[in-house]
Amino acid sequence: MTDQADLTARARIREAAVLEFGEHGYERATIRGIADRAGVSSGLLRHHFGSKQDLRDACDEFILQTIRKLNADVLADSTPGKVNYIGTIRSVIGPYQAYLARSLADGSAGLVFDEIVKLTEQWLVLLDQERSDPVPVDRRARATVLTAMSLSISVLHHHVSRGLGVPVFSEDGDLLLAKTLVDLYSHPLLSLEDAAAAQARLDEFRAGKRERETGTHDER
Amino acid sequence: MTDQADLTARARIREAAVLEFGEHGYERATIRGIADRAGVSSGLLRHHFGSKQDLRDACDEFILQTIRKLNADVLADSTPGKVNYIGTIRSVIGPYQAYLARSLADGSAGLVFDEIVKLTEQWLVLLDQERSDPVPVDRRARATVLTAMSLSISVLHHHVSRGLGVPVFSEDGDLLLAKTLVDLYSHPLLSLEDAAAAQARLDEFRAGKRERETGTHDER
DNA sequence: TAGGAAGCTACACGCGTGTGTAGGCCGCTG
DNA sequence: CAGCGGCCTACACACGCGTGTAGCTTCCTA
Repeated sequence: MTDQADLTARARIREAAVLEFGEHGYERATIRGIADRAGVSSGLLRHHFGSKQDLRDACDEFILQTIRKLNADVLADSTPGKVNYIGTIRSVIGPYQAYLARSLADGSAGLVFDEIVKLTEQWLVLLDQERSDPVPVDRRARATVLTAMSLSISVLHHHVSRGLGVPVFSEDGDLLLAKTLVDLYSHPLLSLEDAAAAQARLDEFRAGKRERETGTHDER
Repeated sequence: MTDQADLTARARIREAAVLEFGEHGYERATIRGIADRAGVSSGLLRHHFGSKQDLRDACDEFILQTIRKLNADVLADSTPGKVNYIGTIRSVIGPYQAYLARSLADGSAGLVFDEIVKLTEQWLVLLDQERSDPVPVDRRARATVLTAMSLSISVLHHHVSRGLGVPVFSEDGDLLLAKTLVDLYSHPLLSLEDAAAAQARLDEFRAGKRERETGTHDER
């Protein structure tokens, strides 16, 4: 545990802010609460960061840089078989998980999300090479959905913890989660035939829709 | 579109509250804003529901009942091949999606989540029957993670919409999403060999951990 | 050593908010 | 028709909050 006493006041404030925002959410967290946690006056907070919103922006920026650095590391070593990249993220992000989860949920951490999508996309490139059948959808789309799915464990950690019976952020939870994910990722929920049928149905529906749209009568 | 003018004042208030909470979040939504939207005075709101928190509880209860009803319907007809149950939910929940997403994200919609887990579990029962290899993890655990993943599209809809290039809540988005999900669900991200190796590694790690825990020295 | 900028504190202001209260209107029942 | 209990409104209160301001200390520099 890095004691925060040796950090500069500015860094201490940012640290405290991320924690308070993470615990209570942006609205419920107060300037004074953050200042107390950082061991400074509330005025200093205003001195270093302009407003509460500016402070939040600074926190977002800090988290983004942390993620960027992490991603760079992951790309650097790139051991194949490292499935649970999100698990790695979660452990490194550590105390900032609550903040990140909240930011993602309220839509404000777009850059972080996109960063992870980028990484997932590169992973899909490798995966697609071993694939024989044609891919019916954009790689970006698949990476986006996969990213959302991966992050859902963090964002919905309350519920996942309850369902698993252990806190997902604990070591036990991580282990159980990893086992579960490996099983889910290795067993398709849909057979290829069912999938093909479904895709056909979807295409049919889409064709029907397009016809409807360009038809003789237009609504409204 | 059901005009809300014919609803009772109490119902109109609840409706307005769900919408306001969904749009702005619980903290930012105001009693007066909800009252205005419902076309009543703010005092009436206090008369029917005791406090802001009580109003929220009533909203939660309403959403829960809606989901329960929906689930019962799904269980009733039970057409196999209906993969995208979540899609169905989303369309029925309709205007309440934002509220539900926010509730799930802040951990307050536990009962709703558990309800969907229950449904997913029953679906897994069917799926497991066609499976030959032994299942290494609890069905509940798998259902929980699957549920979180499914719901992530709603909860992270801002980011998913951005990534897909179309709003997920639109018809186009739904179609693209369905195609993507079918593809992802029908193609394992991990080969069975890789998965087995990963499971072995995890078991090994867990064994090591247990040994460490019951070992001679205990930390701290 | 003088001076000034940066780091930091104490304190007050004003606004928006949830909540409380007094009272008016309407329909039902004796 | 009197009375009364529901819905419903208008208005006031008190508090917490983000923000503003004045001034102190510390340290670097010319």
